[in-house]
Amino acid sequence: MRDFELALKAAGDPTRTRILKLLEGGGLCVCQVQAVLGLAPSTVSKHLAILKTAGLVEDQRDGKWIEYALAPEGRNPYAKSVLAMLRGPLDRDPAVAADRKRLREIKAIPLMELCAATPARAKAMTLPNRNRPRRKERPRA
Amino acid sequence: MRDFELALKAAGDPTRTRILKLLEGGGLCVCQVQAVLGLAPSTVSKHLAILKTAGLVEDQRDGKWIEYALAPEGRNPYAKSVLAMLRGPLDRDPAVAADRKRLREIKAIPLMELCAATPARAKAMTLPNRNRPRRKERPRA
DNA sequence: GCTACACTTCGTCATGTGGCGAATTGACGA
DNA sequence: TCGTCAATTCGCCACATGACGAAGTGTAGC
Repeated sequence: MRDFELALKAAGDPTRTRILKLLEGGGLCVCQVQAVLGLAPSTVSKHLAILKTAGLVEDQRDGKWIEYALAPEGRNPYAKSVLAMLRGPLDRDPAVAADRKRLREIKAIPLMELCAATPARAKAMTLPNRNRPRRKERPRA
Repeated sequence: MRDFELALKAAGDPTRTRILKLLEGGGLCVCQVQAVLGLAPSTVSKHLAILKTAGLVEDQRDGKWIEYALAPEGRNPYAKSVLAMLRGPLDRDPAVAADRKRLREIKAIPLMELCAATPARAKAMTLPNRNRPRRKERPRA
């Protein structure tokens, strides 16, 4: 029951459905997924963790990047069925099509440049350093 | 995307998974489902409404009772796949097995007695009519 | 009509979930 | 060894969800 619940809850969230559809084209690193979705890194990371816990995706470290890929033969016996369902009418979904288009653009950018830019766009590639908020020291409870 | 999300969210809740497994044995009225699950009538009704909205089940009025049944060919294109997934390893789930056992006991009780369990009034409990409301003719369209 | 009752809807509460920014972790390169 | 940076974890907030009891709805039978 637990595997079933995890798989369906993981895939049933629209954002995670979009992620799974992106991964159909092959493994992606977190910053690529983030660039397509336009969400905060922490949010994307959490979604990927949920998908991984559910056994729908697997991660693999590759240098400083971590690549996520579908796991149809993973430890969750329902993964295959759930991932198969994604290949139905969803391919005609406008949001999915838009994400795919955006992914093609993203993939054309080398990772070095892409990940230096924040989610919204790859606009400030020219900026050597963005005004990143300094971490201030804070007492820990 | 919406159909996919609705179907997976509906089936992904453990209580609703149990309901779907119960319905695999054929249509049931709300009070029977309630008797097996041991939840408040309003709670069961809400779960059934969610399953119906998702297109996984259909309801049909039968006198004062309303029978719910699986809808694998309903308006949700994912219903068939989701309901098919239920017939996998879930059949070996202890909770599912316990529900099935309890359902057998419940089905042995005439609806008149079963549904009158909660109220203190036991006056009409002895009416020997309408033992089982299984698929009978449909008087109303 | 009226009552009985199976079921649904409403109101409320506790918990779960998705989002973000800040801080932490871990691998690479100087 | 130290800084950099992709990724994760943490803390917080807004909102969704599941549970219940109470009140409402609709049908059968008197």
